[in-house]
Amino acid sequence: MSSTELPECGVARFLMLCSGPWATLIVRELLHGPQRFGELREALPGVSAHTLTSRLRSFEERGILTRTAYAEIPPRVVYELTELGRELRPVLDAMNAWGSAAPASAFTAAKVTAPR
Amino acid sequence: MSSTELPECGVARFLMLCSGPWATLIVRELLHGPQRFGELREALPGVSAHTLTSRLRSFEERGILTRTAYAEIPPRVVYELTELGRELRPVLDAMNAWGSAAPASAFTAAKVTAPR
DNA sequence: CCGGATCCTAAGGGATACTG
DNA sequence: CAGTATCCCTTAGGATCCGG
Repeated sequence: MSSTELPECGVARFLMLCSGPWATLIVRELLHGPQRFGELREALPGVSAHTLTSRLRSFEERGILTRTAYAEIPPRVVYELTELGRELRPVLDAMNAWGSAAPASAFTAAKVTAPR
Repeated sequence: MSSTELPECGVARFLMLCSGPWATLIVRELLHGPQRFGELREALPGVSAHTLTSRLRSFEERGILTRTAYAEIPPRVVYELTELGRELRPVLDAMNAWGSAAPASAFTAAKVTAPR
């Protein structure tokens, strides 16, 4: 996938960033404000620690968010979107608007042939 | 990802539809108007026929676009977005706006340790 | 509490060859 | 021209164990 050379355009750049479903959903959660690792896990039912860590690291490297670790017992790590990350809000809003208005048949893989 | 249960929200619904990078880019091309199979291949440098067919079929099943085949010699097949598909324009526009304004460091993989 | 390490599966995607 | 069939690779993501 990544070995494939995508066309160079704004859309493709976004797609390189949000390469999986969880990546996008993590951004969505952080748009609500800075959150801890555990808070993100609870806010995203079904996500594994592995995936969450992987996506957060990737975002951090790309300057989408900042990672702040407090050397306490117990440890506390807070993730917060950067200005660049917060600028993703319009994209998420547009996605949400479409998904909320679309009929179920648009996102269920069922090969249902509508009665006509 | 198939067994992965994503949260139920508008964003997740969009992500189920555009499960790969090419899927989104195909929609972007069709927003310019109805296009033939060959036209899409040329407009999307690097895409394979396999992927193009696969994504187009998926979109057709979900009612995002219509497939019209003309029984001619040579064959001609035209793909056109439905009303539901055209409603994806705001999403693509938002992605493009972000990608166009983002610095290169945001979408180029920042390799921590580059062995080689 | 926050992950890193390891192993595993599933699905997108490419290459090639071939067909209606 | 517009696919289809087959094989293979890559990567997102899950499960489990273990370290700081």
